[in-house]
Amino acid sequence: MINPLIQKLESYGALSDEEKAFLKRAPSEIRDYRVHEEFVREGDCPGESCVVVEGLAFRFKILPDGKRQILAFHVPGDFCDLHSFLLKRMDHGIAVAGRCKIAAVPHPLIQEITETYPRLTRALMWDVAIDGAIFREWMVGMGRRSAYQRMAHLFCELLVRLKVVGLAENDTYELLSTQSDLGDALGLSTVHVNRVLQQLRAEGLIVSDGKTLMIPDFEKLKEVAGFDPAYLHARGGASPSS
Amino acid sequence: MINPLIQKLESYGALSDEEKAFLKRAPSEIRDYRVHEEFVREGDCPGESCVVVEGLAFRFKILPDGKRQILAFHVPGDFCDLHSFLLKRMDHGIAVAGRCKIAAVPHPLIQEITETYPRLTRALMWDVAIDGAIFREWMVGMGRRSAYQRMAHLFCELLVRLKVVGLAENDTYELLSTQSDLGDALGLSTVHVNRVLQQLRAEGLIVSDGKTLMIPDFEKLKEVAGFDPAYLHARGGASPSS
DNA sequence: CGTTTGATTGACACGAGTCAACACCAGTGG
DNA sequence: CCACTGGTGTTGACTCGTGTCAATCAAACG
Repeated sequence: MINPLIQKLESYGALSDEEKAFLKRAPSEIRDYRVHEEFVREGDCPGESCVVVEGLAFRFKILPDGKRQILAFHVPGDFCDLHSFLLKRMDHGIAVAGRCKIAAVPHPLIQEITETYPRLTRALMWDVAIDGAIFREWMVGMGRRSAYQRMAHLFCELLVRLKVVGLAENDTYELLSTQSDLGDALGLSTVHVNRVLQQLRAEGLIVSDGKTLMIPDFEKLKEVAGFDPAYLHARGGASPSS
Repeated sequence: MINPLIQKLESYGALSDEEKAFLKRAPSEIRDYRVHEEFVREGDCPGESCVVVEGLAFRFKILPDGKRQILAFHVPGDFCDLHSFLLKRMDHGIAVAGRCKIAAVPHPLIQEITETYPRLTRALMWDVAIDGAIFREWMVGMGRRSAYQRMAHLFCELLVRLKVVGLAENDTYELLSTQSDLGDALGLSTVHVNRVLQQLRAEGLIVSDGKTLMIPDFEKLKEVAGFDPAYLHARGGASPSS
């Protein structure tokens, strides 16, 4: 069950066979959601946390005037709302971009993990910490990087994160989000997203047909983005870490 | 010792006398820093976490091209880097804005808390969760709010946070940060910060002489900022004083 | 007192938003 | 099977919020 999660957690440090076995047989319900379905709403007090199994999910907030800001993307293996285990009331919603399978992990089960499997617990805490690090990096981007750099940076980040769970062979991955989603994530208008995308294509930094994204020269993209993969604590960047 | 911390944690829920006593006699060294001194550096692996006792601190990142982004402000009672207890290597620096007193709490002591005082531990985890919520709110601002709204929002946030620790009587508090700091926090140039500040003053939303900030009509400021204090999980939002 | 740091102002440039079409599917239902 | 439809991507013209550059001022400081 939830193989990408195991894969990712193991990239932080080995888990015992027992821990892996526990994760595999953990009774979590897998749900299938349609395009743009919102499966956790702001204000909810969920009794479970969600792991992305397949597809792409994102957390977001809506402003009074209807504007939307996407706070984070979640690829397979990511816990979307592990913190709802702690802070009951959701202060943002979670929705899927494109089709998506989500595993719902009941909070008591997480409780059991924290009481029984210290190494697994540590891996989960690490994951939360990395989630925070991604937030910080996004904030830097929003405040101080141009639209062009920000988008390049996002593509770099997604590549590294998808590689960890084996979903980006040959520097290529499926980009399941819409241009409007990208805009809401990067703080841009859809029109501008489109133009920046074209610029990136024109300069040969990305190749995309709308569904698939290929990065011909990762080093170069990293350079224009000012991307340093250290904050992801994963392999696949330039610098060895973890 | 570290009274503002106790004050804040108690605002989340009562602590036992024993827990308070423990915090009071906890052997934490208090350090005094000068204006703009950086006391935790990116790349450091500190063996302690820092609590602001007096003044204002902030976490920040520097980009390759020298630009700076401030990720968070920390008022008295805030843990700046509780997460360094978990994730050893700092991916950002921490510095003071204006004069500042900082208490250094050794990690082993935090370990002891988690093993001995469940209610206190829970309060600390809450604090971390709220820290995350503040991050999310900032991100919304950076992506989707105008400079004007963002600044108004920041002033609202600081008012509520400072009230919790008793440092904002009569909707007035000391603004210890420089205009350039504000700019780096809000993703603006200092020039623009200055202009927006003047606009806020002109519209009577704030009164400031450079050191002190007074908010004559909090309700009105909240409205233009689109500020909803719920994310801070503190009292003093809609209702006057704490 | 010079020196420095932070606040303020003005002129100008440019990145990004807005508005408004239009093109291009993939579904859907008749 | 094809005409609708709604969502998405693409384009152009125009506007406007912010950044940049460059002075000037004021206050803190050694």
